[in-house]
Amino acid sequence: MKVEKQKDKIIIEKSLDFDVKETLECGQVFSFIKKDENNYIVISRNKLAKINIDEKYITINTNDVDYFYNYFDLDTDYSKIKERILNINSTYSKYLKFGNGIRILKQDAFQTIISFIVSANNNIKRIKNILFKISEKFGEKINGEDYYSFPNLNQLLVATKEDFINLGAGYRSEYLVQTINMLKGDIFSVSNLSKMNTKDLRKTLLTLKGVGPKVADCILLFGFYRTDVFPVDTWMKKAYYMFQTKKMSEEKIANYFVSIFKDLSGFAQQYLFNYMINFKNK
DNA sequence: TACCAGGTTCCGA
DNA sequence: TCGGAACATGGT
Repeated sequence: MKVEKQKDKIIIEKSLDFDVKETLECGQVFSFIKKDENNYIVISRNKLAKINIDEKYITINTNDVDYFYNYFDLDTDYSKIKERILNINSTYSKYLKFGNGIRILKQDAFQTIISFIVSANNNIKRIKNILFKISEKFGEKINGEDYYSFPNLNQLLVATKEDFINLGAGYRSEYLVQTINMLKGDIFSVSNLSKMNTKDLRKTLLTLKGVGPKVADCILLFGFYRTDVFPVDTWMKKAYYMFQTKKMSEEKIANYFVSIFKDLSGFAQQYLFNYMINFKNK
């Protein structure tokens, strides 16, 4: 994949390795706006990227070139990852072929934690809406434009349960308030969390309110780039039972997939998820 | 009108 | 440990 960094933009030659629509709309991220098929706005922390797609190039316009270069994982060769995954397991390989161009985004850990607590038992449209309202109320305008930053920990520490209820978070409001307060602690400093191995980090994340196994795995994958996890939701359960008859708990299904895909589990999960929601039963 | 949405918590067995 | 009800809210 040909990538060129300039002062205020990243220019990427279109290829099978990067599909903006698939990457943004596969449910790993919520704080983005689709202007039309060829124009997206992405907000991460207090940073903004305007993405334009034309015949030949994907252009990421931003003041934070290095940040979004890392965010879109542009140093990683996804064609190699895909090739490795397809050679692991013949049962699943024909379904993993779908989802070309999906990249795992290296998102902000705090934003990911809040986002996926909101995501529980919720639909994507509503998740996005709630998160945008949280940004509008507690974030700040970016570059004086009409887009709001995702609030940081300090900005959300003042938020009350009533605030979140008013923004539509429902019964998750209490979880949000409790979790935000827990995140103040030294244990949850990003520098401390980043040192942990995946197992310990998962255990730590599970102590947060509103964070169960599935949300923890999403945080690990999208917020900490731990690709040796396999988030199991209703779709992944369906995928599992397409091939297996033995009834298993969601935790065990996750372990089952990780035992197959190992450090590529997160990528495999995204490809399989993409197949399930886009092609299965259609 | 009921059911569902990228589930978690809480409780009883 | 395991299974099941309850949990806000808006879309369909």
